[in-house]
Amino acid sequence: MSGYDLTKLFDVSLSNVWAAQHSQIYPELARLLKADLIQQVADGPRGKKLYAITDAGLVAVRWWLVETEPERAPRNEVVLRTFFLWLLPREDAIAWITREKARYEIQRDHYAEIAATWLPVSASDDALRLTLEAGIRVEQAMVEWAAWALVQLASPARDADTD
Amino acid sequence: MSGYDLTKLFDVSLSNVWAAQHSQIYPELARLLKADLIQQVADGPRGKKLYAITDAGLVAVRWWLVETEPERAPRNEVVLRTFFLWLLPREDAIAWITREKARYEIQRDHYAEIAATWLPVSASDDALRLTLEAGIRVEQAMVEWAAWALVQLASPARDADTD
DNA sequence: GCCTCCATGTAATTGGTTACATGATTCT
DNA sequence: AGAATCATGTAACCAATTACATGGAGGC
Repeated sequence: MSGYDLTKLFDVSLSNVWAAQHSQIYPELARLLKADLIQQVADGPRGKKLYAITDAGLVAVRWWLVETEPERAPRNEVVLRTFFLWLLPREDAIAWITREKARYEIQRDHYAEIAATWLPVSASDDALRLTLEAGIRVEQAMVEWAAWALVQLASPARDADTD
Repeated sequence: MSGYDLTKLFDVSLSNVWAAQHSQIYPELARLLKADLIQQVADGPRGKKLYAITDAGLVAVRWWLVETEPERAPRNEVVLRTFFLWLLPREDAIAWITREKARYEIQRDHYAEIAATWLPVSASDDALRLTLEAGIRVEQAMVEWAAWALVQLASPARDADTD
């Protein structure tokens, strides 16, 4: 793949779990090339440079996968904002969660649609299907959470004025 | 609250959705003070400075909550790594997902335990309970995803050698 | 010939982490 | 007296985004 190809890949699919712009990708490719983790295998039109992973690169990727710890406390700005929801009048809080619920439904349906027409041809497609499933399930969980939260907010306990 | 109090708050609860160190908090408090979004309301021992939100600060927080868009594509390093799972021999992939599943279970149980003994006394406690519920549901969704993924991996389709 | 997309790169800035640095109070 | 914790701040560095900058190839 080239830097341009990778930029597109991030754009259309990878960005759901990790974003990267071309301005980050090109310097990183240069770094990987220098470290012999990738090599340039071909030239394309318009100065396109095609890279492939090296044996050392494959070792490095596998080491990263199994020997290093992933960040397990990612940011979640929607839940962060929920911390401060009590600062809003109840009707505004309900409107906000209703809107978030709709967003999660759209994203869930988007993933589900892709999954429904999935035709895996390679092992990497199987792995992609796993990530798609994670997306569907997490979005669905947040839809159900929002529905639950709306029930909580509907019960006549408290709002910003009564605290 | 003081910068120290906020650091502790991030440490024990907020860090699950957004992390911050004291080195980020103190300059930010100075910035908020200068912008009249907070004000210093008292001094404590050892140079402790207690701040409270101003009316302008409250307006700003509410504006942020309802008028600005949250980042809806957060990073998820575990799912990112799943993209590359096909690079591992199947037994390693299974071991990896099994381990991740256990992690999600622990985190889910941790949240559930806090929720089980929850005694809300204020409106902000109600909002905290909402965030806790989101945590429980998302962790549970990932536990179920991992179980599903293990079933997929157990079926005798492909592994890194057969592709 | 002009527009769009392909294609690669660098620079400036922001956001955040790690490390550096200092001192007061409380507990044992 | 010494250790732990409370308490605030700055500096150096790293990661990432936005903006700047340039040029080639293909379609109409």
